[in-house]
Amino acid sequence: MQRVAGKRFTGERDKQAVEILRNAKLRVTSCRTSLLDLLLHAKDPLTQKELMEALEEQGFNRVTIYRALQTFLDSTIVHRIVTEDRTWRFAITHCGHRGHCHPHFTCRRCGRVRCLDGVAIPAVDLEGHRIESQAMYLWGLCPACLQEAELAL
Amino acid sequence: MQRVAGKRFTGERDKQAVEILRNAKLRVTSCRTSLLDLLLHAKDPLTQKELMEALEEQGFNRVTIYRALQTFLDSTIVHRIVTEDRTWRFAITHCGHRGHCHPHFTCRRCGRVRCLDGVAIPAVDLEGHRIESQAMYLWGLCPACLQEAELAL
DNA sequence: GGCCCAAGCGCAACCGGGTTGCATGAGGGA
DNA sequence: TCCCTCATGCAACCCGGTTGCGCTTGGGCC
Repeated sequence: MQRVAGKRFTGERDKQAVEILRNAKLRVTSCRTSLLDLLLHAKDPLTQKELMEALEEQGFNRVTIYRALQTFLDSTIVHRIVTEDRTWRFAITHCGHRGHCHPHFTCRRCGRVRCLDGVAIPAVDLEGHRIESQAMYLWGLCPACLQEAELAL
Repeated sequence: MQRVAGKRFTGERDKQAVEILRNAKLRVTSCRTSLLDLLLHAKDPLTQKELMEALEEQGFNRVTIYRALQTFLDSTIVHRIVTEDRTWRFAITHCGHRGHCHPHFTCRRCGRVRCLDGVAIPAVDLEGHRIESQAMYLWGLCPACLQEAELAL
């Protein structure tokens, strides 16, 4: 379709994005592939705002993006975390397990949020309760910011 | 002042609320004491909505409540947690330590959120990062709902 | 390759809670 | 009791999430 030069492609869509959509039995549309591309190539979870801005620039409507994200959540293609700033952040779900299977780290200096895929959340046992899932959030300095902070001394 | 019978008291204000305000060097006003009363007598963290509704019923303005909560946060009289529903919940800070020193439990059946004051958050050590604070959220069934769920079987 | 229809999209408008500016009123030290 | 500062209340704004509806399009079927 390629509405505007350099904006919407169909030819060079990321194979991986298309495959994810096919596996989830979802229609392959340009908005969805662009959204998945963004998420697949992001190192860290992206805020709804960041996604909106990037895709609106490409000519997509914010309602469409919003609905695509809802769809992805329903299919557990992505997971969503809420941080202290009350904004949602989205990331591709890598583990088969749905949702909160790993801690999330927020750097107070650069503000980036990182999925700590390799780290297990220590189990807590709570008298009388049935614990079904756990989430853990960490704050501090990421390696890059820590190094810069030390250099500044 | 006692504007309307049964609404705003000055005479019978909770001593504890007044003491908290005095200690924080904040002015003692009817809105603030009512708000603190509510929080002091709540077993669990209350949502901003719950607080607003209770206090608007008493004739206070939502902006005032909003600003009082901001003030309390600044003075660390209360702490605030964000749950998956992206709503804030407020609770009196009991530990001297500011903020997230204990896990929070959300019951998926009754929806209540509970501060687990007595439970420590297991420390996570993260290669290359400096961890400054941690938070943990648990979901499942609280003792009451667990019992009811078992009875229903 | 073309047809058709359910699903996806875009627009416009709504909604509700957080936030701000400003004029008025109240707390509390002098 | 007075007065200054801070708290309050009102109105309005802002912004992101959400919905309804008519148009468009992906993709299965012929």
